Amino acid sequence: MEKYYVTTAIDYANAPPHIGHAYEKIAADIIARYQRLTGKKVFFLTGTDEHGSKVEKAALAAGFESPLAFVDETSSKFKEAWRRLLISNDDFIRTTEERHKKVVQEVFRRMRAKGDVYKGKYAGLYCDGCEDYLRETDLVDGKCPNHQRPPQHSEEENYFFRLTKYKEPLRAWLQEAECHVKPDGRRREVINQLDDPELGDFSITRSRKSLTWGIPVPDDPDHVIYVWVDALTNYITGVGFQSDEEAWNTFWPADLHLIGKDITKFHAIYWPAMLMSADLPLPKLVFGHGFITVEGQKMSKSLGNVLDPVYLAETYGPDAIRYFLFAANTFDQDGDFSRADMVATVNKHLAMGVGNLLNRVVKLLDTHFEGTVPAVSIEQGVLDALEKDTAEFRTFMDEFEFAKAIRSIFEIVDKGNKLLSEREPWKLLKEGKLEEGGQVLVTAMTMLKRIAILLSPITPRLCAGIWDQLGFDSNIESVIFRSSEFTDPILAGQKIRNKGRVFEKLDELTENPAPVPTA
RNA sequence: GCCAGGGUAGCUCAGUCGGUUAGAGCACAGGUUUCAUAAACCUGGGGUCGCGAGUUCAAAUCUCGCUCCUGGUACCA
Repeated sequence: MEKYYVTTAIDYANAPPHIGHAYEKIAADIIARYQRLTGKKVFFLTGTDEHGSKVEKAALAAGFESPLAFVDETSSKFKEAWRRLLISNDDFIRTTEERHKKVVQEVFRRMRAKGDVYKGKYAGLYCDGCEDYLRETDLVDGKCPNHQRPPQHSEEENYFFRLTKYKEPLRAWLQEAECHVKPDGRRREVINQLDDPELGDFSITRSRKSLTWGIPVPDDPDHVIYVWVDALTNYITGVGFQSDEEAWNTFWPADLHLIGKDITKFHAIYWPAMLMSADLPLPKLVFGHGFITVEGQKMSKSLGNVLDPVYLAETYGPDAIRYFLFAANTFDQDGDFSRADMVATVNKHLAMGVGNLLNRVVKLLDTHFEGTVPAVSIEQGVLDALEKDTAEFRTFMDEFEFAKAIRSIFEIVDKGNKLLSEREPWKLLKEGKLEEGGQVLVTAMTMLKRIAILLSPITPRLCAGIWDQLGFDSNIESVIFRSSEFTDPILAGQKIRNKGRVFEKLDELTENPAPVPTA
């Protein structure tokens, strides 16, 4: 059986989740569900990044007795949000877990044994108030914006990773015919960055005095492993590197690292270089997606427009959020989340499009056939069109073009509604033309069956509802493209279950969603 | 500054190797219909394709200049 391993970025646990985090997890979930549909053995990993001085400071500021107690709470908020949004991850990794610590240290050892780690001096601008190094661009009038005083020039001894040694192999990897970084613009950008002679070795540790909340360097506890070696290795910890040989051999290398466009460089340069150094296979694809704005504006605490995914899921239901985010936005570009647009789109597509179609068919079957599917044949032309739309859907899904894939499904929905309008089965049935009227209804049911399957990665709850009303007893999530369940016609005698509206229209809500409390 | 990408209907965008009256969805207007969630179906209006010049029988599509926007630009989750 073919496998598929998809990861998301692990989220930094210094604050609760917002809609931006959710966007990426839903995308990964849609991909995971779709890949399961294609019959692959899927492993889907997400989690939280829990080390670093920012977490430590946030914990103290929030009055926690320890950073660990703080991240316990924060990570549980992420887990809860993903549960509400029907995210089907197979594991949830936390970088503070023991299993991860071992892997990070092992990767460090391997890179060191390879001669790729050396001690050097890290020089930077250190702010005593922040207890951290600042960047030139962080400064306002030469001062730390948080503490209103100039940072000190400071140096410390760090371990460095010999990135420069891997520039050529990285270039070769990035230019392989099988593209490893998408979208293509990002790949070109990364190649440019690699060509920049100023891209040099980078430090992978901090001294214990400037960073305490982290994983110690093996055999040198005065040094703590700094962000990238700690965070990126989650992808191999999560599939059992050094702990579960079977999972590891099955799933690594990753088929897809799904990340925000801002961290493309770290995934397309640092991470593959680290893997080369550790003698591990490289991921097949890194995909940097766009960001989501809220009502046309960048999300920020000061604007008060940071949306809580749990609140949204409770208010509008998970399907509506999932559907709108990916039907209305282009995944590789920035997109927007607006409640008014979501309500309009979801009502039009899910309630009046799919839901109403189901309702029309189910009602007529109930009235004229006592809810039992009559024995009729389906026109070959309709079935051919169904296959054509399905093929189109798959092509777009394979390229992560979700909005276009969804449009392919709605080709079928529109055809279904047109079929009813043109053939007017209610008239045929009143005139006693049961054969002809029944044929129209079963044709529409066949379309609905396909719609439910194809749409299920995007709106799982709605599609389970359609599946149920069509009278299937199986779990829709067990359907795969190759199975007979996928292609079989709906059998005569199947009893439908008319349970009323499968997707209730949403109301326009005018009050502002509760912003995420600041940890 | 440098590098990359982009400016096409009110909005979001398609437009393959340059070739007939520049397309889709949403929104808007009119009509048909009643099985259905006052839903559905049909028809229609609307664009000097950022600005200027050039190449060509022919340019949204190629070249140059200008202008505006976005992203990247040595360790930032």
